[in-house]
Amino acid sequence: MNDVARAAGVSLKTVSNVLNDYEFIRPATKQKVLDAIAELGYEANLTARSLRSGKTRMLGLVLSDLSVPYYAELASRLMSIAAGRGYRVLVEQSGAEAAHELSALQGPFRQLTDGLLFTPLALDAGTIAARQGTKPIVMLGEHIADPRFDLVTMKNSEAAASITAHLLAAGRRRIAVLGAAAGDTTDSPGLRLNGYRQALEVAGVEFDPALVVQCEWRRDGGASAVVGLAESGVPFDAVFGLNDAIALGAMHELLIRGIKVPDDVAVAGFDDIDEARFASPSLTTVSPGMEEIAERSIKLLIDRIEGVERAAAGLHVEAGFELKVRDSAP
Amino acid sequence: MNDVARAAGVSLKTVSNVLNDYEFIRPATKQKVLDAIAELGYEANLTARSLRSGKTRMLGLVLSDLSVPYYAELASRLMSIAAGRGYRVLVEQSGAEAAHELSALQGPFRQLTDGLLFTPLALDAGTIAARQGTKPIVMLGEHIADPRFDLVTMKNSEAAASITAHLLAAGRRRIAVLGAAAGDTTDSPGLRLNGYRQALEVAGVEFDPALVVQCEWRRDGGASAVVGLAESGVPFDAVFGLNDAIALGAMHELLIRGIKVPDDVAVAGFDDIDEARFASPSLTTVSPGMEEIAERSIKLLIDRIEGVERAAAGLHVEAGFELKVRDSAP
DNA sequence: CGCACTGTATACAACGTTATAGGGTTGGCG
DNA sequence: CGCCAACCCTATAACGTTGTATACAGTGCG
Repeated sequence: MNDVARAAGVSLKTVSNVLNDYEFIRPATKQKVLDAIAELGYEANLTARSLRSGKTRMLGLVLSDLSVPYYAELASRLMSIAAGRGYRVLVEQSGAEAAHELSALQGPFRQLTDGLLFTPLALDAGTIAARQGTKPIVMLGEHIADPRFDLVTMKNSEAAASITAHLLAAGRRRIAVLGAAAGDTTDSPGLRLNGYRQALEVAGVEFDPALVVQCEWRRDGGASAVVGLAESGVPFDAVFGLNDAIALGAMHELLIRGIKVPDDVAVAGFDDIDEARFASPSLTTVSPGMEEIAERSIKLLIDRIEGVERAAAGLHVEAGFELKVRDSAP
Repeated sequence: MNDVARAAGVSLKTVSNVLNDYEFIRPATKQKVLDAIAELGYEANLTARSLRSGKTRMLGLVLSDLSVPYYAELASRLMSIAAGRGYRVLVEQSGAEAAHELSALQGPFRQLTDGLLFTPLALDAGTIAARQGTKPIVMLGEHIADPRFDLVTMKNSEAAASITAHLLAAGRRRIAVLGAAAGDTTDSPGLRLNGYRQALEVAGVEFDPALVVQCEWRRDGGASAVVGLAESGVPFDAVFGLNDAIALGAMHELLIRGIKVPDDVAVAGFDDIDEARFASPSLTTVSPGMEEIAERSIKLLIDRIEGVERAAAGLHVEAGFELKVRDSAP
């Protein structure tokens, strides 16, 4: 910057002012500076700028594992949208472990970013509230639906109810639910299971706990859940995987066992990942509005960072959902 | 740091020395400093450290799109491995566009990172060589196999030959290849196609250009390639998708058309993405050693950054591959 | 014609760290 | 006893920006 100032015959600060679009600069002066910049191929040093300004123009994204398709697609969208507003996204994988989530919240990672998009899976609201620091945080997902935090989420219950209702409308009465968690009802599995139960109730179909299976939210989780169901001998005519990975794994296992989809058993999922469209048969699922989640969470976070959004923390945003009826459950 | 120095009764630089494991510090002094750090909850400012040292301890990863499963899985592994060596990974999506690749190579992104893992898809070797700057770059993939650059890649030809030989050994003679590109032979499609042709030659089976189909490397590319083949009336008894996405899209389309896999047509892919295992039927494919690629590319890049690897640029590393025989082509 | 004002540019300090050079203490050895 | 290393620590000056305070022109106006 010194060289540029000398070449343009102005002071250091004038160059800085030009770069920062300072209001009161004579066009002639500005042009001289811009010429000098172009001639010398000068580029501002972002590190120095960060040190001085205290801002990095980076957003932190904390999720369990980037190789999970839903997170990968979300991260991709978030990065593109953030880029449009002049921010970069720095991803941190927590492996859903409390220690990692904590270090993302408090450690050096936090320092590097102006704000956090946080998908907590292990930490509870109290712990986060106690260590949230001063920079803005926007929660993603539903594990933490706490009035103290800004939150962007999806209509889990409504969407799950909607797809369950679709299965019921097609005449299915024994709908197995795969991917339930133990006990709680405030996170994704809980909310989606609630939606399922509500839809049953509306339709006047009795809830059977034997149809609720706990499993990991992965393809192999869905597959082994079907193994468990088959071995237990519980009859079922539909499977609702609480996410697409579970549903796809389950469908795979059903087909291997010679069970026809959708003739013998209908299969439905949740998330509408790209893969769902191209499965065989294509997977009926519900799209939770990822594009909208990405857009609104980035907007909210940046507005917080830049002081545009001044409402007290605790804004809750719910994106709309859309039923995707395909061949696995017409 | 000033406060810590005062609390410990030492100079600023001594605190810095403790943090940087400087050799000559009395244990007692070191302990005083560490106590003061713990008491005050001090954390070093990474931005200031970067400004002073010129290092950010971040690695840049340039790829086309993080939502592509192969890249998502690769990025996930790279991040974990880099974390083990004290580095973070900052991802930049190029959309396979030359302008974006160029700005990742030269723009602010470069400044933020100590070195680059670069998957160029649009730029040619000459352009990159002219603008590579001074920081280390390790190329990933095979679009740029140039003696001027360090490169970590997979055995494309050998792996493609191996899976083709597997199809041939199972008695297939009309193996369609999906995902070929126009003309060139130095990038992934070209190398894999070469492997295919070599395997045919070894087996004494004649090469038929009518079986080579160009398409996008996505699921829908594979699906529409099958549509094209079917409409053209060219007979075939196997499909080799040059990546798994193509193969899965193709398999989907085959099944929709009532063509049995593997009875009527065997299907094979390339990449061994997680999804391949759980497709119906599960996809025979070849695993290109992603774990090894991730490990060796990170090691090479960091060794360059830290000056450990002093060989002239142009090291080429090829990871091993492994055939994964599954139900789509037993 | 002088005064207040707006517009434009500057000097200086500061952000929090590390590199450099040098200043004390020791202890060993001739 | 004096000298030289080896060891331990410190003062000062950077790294490249931007915030603050201030200086210097021109205007418009009484």
